[in-house]
Amino acid sequence: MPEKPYNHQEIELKWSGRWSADRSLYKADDDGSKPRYYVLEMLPYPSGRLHMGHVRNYSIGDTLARYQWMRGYDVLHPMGWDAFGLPAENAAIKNKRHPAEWTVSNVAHMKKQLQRMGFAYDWDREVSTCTPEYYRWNQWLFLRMMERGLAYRKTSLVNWCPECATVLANEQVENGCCWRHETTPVEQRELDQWFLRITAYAEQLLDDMKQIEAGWPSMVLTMQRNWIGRSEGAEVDFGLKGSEEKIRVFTTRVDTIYGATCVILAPEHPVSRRLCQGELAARLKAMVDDQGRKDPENLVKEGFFTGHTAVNPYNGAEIPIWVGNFVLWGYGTGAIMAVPAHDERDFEFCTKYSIPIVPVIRPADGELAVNPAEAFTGYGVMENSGEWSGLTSEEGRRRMSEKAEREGFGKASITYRLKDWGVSRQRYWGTPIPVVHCKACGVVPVPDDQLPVVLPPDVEFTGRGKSPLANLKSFLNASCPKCGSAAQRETDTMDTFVDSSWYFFRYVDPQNTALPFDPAAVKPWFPVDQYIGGVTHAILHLLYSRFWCKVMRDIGLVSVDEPFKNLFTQGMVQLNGQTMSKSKGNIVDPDEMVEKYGADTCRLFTLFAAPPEKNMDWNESSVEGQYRFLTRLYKWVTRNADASEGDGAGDARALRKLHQTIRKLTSDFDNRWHFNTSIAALMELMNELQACETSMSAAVRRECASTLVLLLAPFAPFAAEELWEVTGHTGPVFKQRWPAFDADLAREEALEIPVQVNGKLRGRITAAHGSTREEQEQAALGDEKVQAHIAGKQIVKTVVIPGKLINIVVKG
RNA sequence: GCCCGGGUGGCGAAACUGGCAGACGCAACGGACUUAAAAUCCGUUGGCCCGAAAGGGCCGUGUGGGUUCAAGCCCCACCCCGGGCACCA
Repeated sequence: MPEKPYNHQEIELKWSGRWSADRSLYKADDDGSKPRYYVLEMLPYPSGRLHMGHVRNYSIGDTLARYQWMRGYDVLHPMGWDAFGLPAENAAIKNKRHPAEWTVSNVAHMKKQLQRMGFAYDWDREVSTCTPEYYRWNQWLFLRMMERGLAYRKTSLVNWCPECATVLANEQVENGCCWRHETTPVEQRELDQWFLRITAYAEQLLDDMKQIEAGWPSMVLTMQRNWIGRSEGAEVDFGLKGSEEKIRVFTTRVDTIYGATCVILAPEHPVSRRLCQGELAARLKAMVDDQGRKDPENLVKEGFFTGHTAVNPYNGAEIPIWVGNFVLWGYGTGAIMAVPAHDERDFEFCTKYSIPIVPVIRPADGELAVNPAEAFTGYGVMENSGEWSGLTSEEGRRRMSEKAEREGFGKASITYRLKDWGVSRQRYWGTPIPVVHCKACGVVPVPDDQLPVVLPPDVEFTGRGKSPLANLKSFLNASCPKCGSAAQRETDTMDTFVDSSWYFFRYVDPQNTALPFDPAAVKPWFPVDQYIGGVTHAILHLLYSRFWCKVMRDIGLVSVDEPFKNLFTQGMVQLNGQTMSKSKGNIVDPDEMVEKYGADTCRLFTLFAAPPEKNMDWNESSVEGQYRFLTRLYKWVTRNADASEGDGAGDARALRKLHQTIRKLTSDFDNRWHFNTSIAALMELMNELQACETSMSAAVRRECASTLVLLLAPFAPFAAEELWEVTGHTGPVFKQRWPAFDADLAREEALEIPVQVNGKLRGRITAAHGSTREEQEQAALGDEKVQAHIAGKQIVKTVVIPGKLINIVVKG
């Protein structure tokens, strides 16, 4: 057969046409006849265009999915859209385009791009989170959480732009100012908002890491562990002099409490507001609104005395109460006792404001400091601490919190850095929170049979005032489900992280109208065998998904503790060392490359450029190489699929390389996914096959040709499918059996063993398979070049690693 | 500041368990084909040195030390780059 030119346009057009016509092609059988394998890639936000990060993520996932099909698994490989979110609404404000319309057209375009790449998704399972069919289950699940006390309302601060008179998302705050009013400082306003009680699951989220340790990158688990930030200490009530009121502080070092020289409140603390009247009230508001506090790196510690006095419950000492900008309202109790002698931050603060420094802990092998120049933060022995003096810090911590508990002014306590998840958004483009506010009955859940609470289409987007939903009477006005009297709908919508916290369950049963999904249908597919996505989601999305899974388990919907057995985090695609992002304007669009070289080349290139877990700087100068490789391969296979007889002298050599390549690729897939080396191995095979092309027998040529196509199939599906057909085969190539390697055929004819003298390479010997250590050593000693380096010297030692290396150590 | 990654030719990288550093590809250079160019094919390509050549020697994986017959890989100290966390009491 004469060789054919590689026409990627023609080939990719032909096969994408056939593939999209056959909806059953990438369907999971889901009948239990084969072992199942669930490959999941993080669903994209439909920003409008695919970017290289998506291409990389989905190329990795698709390559794995196709490999697992070839290994005989029943593969579930779905795709969907994280379709709610702020950009759609910003577009609506700026361009007067409805978010729904904007989103739908973006989805349509991106779906075409994905199909153009040849990604093998079961599109019948497509999920788009902005459809009522999907978000109704967000609402349903939210109600279940309310029933369990896991969803609750609490007053909380939000960013507020006085110019727009609207709430701003954190990402709409730029340098402390509004994104649309660059000179208007953002203020903090109090609002009643909805929270999910993720902290109730903090211990489980930590404990269950045991179950996934083997399959997740340890870095991600470490990041989550730090994020949860478990910390053991004590809560203690300080009295407020002249009142019955108490101020509760959290400390990990109750053993230092005799050294407390003031109490410092977070500016947001309700007690701060009560104690700061008149002139102080203005100072307090300024501190609350100060956006500089969100940038802890440059925060200068500041505070002021409230004029009030606190009483230490252990020794009755009276100390001043301050407000400090570095005290976090969101952590612990929002109030601290300052022990400047034993805490660096307190030391800095108290030094600045000339508050006394009282050392009460001495190092186990040292003296108590006098006028210390810095805080001593280590554990040690307690001094000047009344009845506790002489105890170690560890013992003091334990016994002092026992006393607090016994006498009712405190307790041992575990605090988490993790906060409850604020899910309220004062936005339109999200899932409406399904409750109604009734004057008589309070907050009333919308009954299940009235779900979904649908987003009304006819709203106005001004970017001003309250949420667009709050301005729409037809949405706002409702009757109370309990008493029937006039009531108002909740106008907050849910954080979009809710949408992405459980979508991977819905894929299994995407059309279900009675439940989020049928537990029995979901069970055999979980946990997900392989989840793949950007390391940028290491904390929020992956933590929320783990939390949501546990809640759904407690509701009885799922039977696993953890949703993802294995996680792979790909590296970022960067340009000149910078993360690609819209704001930097350095997004690279794959279309141009696909147009010029084809999807196969594009896929090979993204996999070849770097190992998948590493960051990859975008530089397409080597893309030509991938195209050349595919061209050479394509020509070779078409030329040799039906070739004339050679003398067979090259058969062994070709088969050896072929089986070595099968072994290499199989091990890359099963162990470490270094597809860059897999593709390099395919190139080496190609080079070898070209070298012995004329000396191969027809049978071996055919075998090499078709096996090569199978090995290529996971990486370059279009070319592989075309070649599979050209070589006279039928059936989709990715449903063929992955080739098995033959260790005998893969073995080199003879061993070539490097010989070193004093650790420097001096020669090589060849040895037969199965030759003994002694034979190899003798051959090495007899080698001419080696002789030249050991002549006249004394052999101290010979190291022989049979079949690998020989090192002769000489001296003199 | 703390916790992770990483640093190897002109470039992307490889070296899988301490055992031949630089596979594979890009770029570059030389050659073949061509009126010419592109494409393609063949060859060279870490640096320095000796040699007419065949060939040979020395150096070389961020820096400095160490362990070892043997170190890109292990240990100690440090420098640089990337990421995460960061007044979390």
